[in-house]
Amino acid sequence: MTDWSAPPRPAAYAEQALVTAILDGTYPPGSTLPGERDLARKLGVTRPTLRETLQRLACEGWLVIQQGKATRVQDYWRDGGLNVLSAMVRYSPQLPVEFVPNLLEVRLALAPAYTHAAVARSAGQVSAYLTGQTGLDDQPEAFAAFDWTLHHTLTVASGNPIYTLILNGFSGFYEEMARLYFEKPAARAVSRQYYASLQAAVERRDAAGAERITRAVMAESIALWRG
Amino acid sequence: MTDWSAPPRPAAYAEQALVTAILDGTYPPGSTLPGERDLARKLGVTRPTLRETLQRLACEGWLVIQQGKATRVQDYWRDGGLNVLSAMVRYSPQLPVEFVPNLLEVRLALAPAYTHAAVARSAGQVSAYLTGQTGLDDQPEAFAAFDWTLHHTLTVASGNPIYTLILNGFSGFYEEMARLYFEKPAARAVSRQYYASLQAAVERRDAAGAERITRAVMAESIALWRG
DNA sequence: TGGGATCAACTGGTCAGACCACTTACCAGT
DNA sequence: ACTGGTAAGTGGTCTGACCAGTTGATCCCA
Repeated sequence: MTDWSAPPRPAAYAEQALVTAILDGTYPPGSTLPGERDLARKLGVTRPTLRETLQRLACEGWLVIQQGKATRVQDYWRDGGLNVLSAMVRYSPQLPVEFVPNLLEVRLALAPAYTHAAVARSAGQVSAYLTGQTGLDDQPEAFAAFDWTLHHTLTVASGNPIYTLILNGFSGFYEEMARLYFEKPAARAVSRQYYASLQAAVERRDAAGAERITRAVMAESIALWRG
Repeated sequence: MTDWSAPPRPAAYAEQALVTAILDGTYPPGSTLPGERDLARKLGVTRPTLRETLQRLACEGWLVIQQGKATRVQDYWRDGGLNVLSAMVRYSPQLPVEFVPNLLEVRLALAPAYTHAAVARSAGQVSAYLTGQTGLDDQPEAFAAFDWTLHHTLTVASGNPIYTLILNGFSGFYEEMARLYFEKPAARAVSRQYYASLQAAVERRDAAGAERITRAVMAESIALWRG
């Protein structure tokens, strides 16, 4: 349950309250929000503050704001942007059980592609990062951080910034999810071996091999999470 | 093509001016923006208006705002979100030549996956949409619109909302790019045949086949664009 | 002299209430 | 029945004041 008692900064509170209200059905998708003046009074913040929050939520895909018309709640699953995920993780007490598998499925589709490109184009950069795996602690946190940065490095090295921009949409909760995943020693073992064989492939400048290895491990991680 | 003659709304102007200034190196990534009071005066808008704009830009990944510290321009290619793409298309006079190929490459990685899932999970939904292809005009605009909605339908039908959220990050300029692409009659011919064979695969409930067909066509589209 | 507390001057964050601009629907005149 | 104006509701912008973190220079004391 969210902490309603301690009103943090007004803007943060307003955002939390609005997203929560949208998620719990108080303002379901398709419905329209009260006018800004009413809403501000109801939330206990002033209109300028409320508006800053509304602007943010609109740009994340929760709302559609249009002068003259009432602000409408959007069907975020259908029309929202990637940011709704972060907000949902922040404010939703219970995530859909399929959340992580869905995330892993998308990663399975993307990671092999950008890994291939990264090795083909900037093997040195990738190799340099992978060298750091030797000092990797056998802790969930360490693995989560290493894994996140690895993927970030790979997308940057791929030369296709769109991969990076997509990945950044997961920043904030990727590590959190990864920490849960890496609590299983088996998961850490699998990844440690993955990092090693990936590095080997990188040293050989074997982009196709790196892609194959990555695809296999991404697929295995789904099974590991489910198991 | 933006309408420069009509004085834009202050907020819209401020956004355009700021993004442009960031893109053209006036405020390069890593640098810090002037204080809000100065900046507002410089842009000819008031502070509340400026702040709404800053909040939007921050949530898109252009800026990092922190109380007490000066607002910093972020390395948007490295740390930005998918929204930077839309903003870039809106405000950048000249897109990187690799922009469309990069987009197509990401599509090549994703489309086969969500097409497979869509056919496996909601073939009826996909089939219903594909039926509309019979009345498809041989016009770039018609193909662009049909193609966008097809992919949107597929991601929704896949049952994995993350695909949809990613795709929505491309909304706005996907159709614009597609219109250019579909100006070549050859591209329209390829896609028309793709739609037909995809529908056939869907009717057979052949998810693997649909995935294979999709992958082939996505790859071909990259060659077609380059050629 | 060194180190720690304090203060001042930044920065962004919030408040208050007024007025502008767009959209809509209602209503009077044709 | 249609057309045009009008009023009420919405979001958009302005004003200027004050609150709250951050930082670094300053000053006092050991």
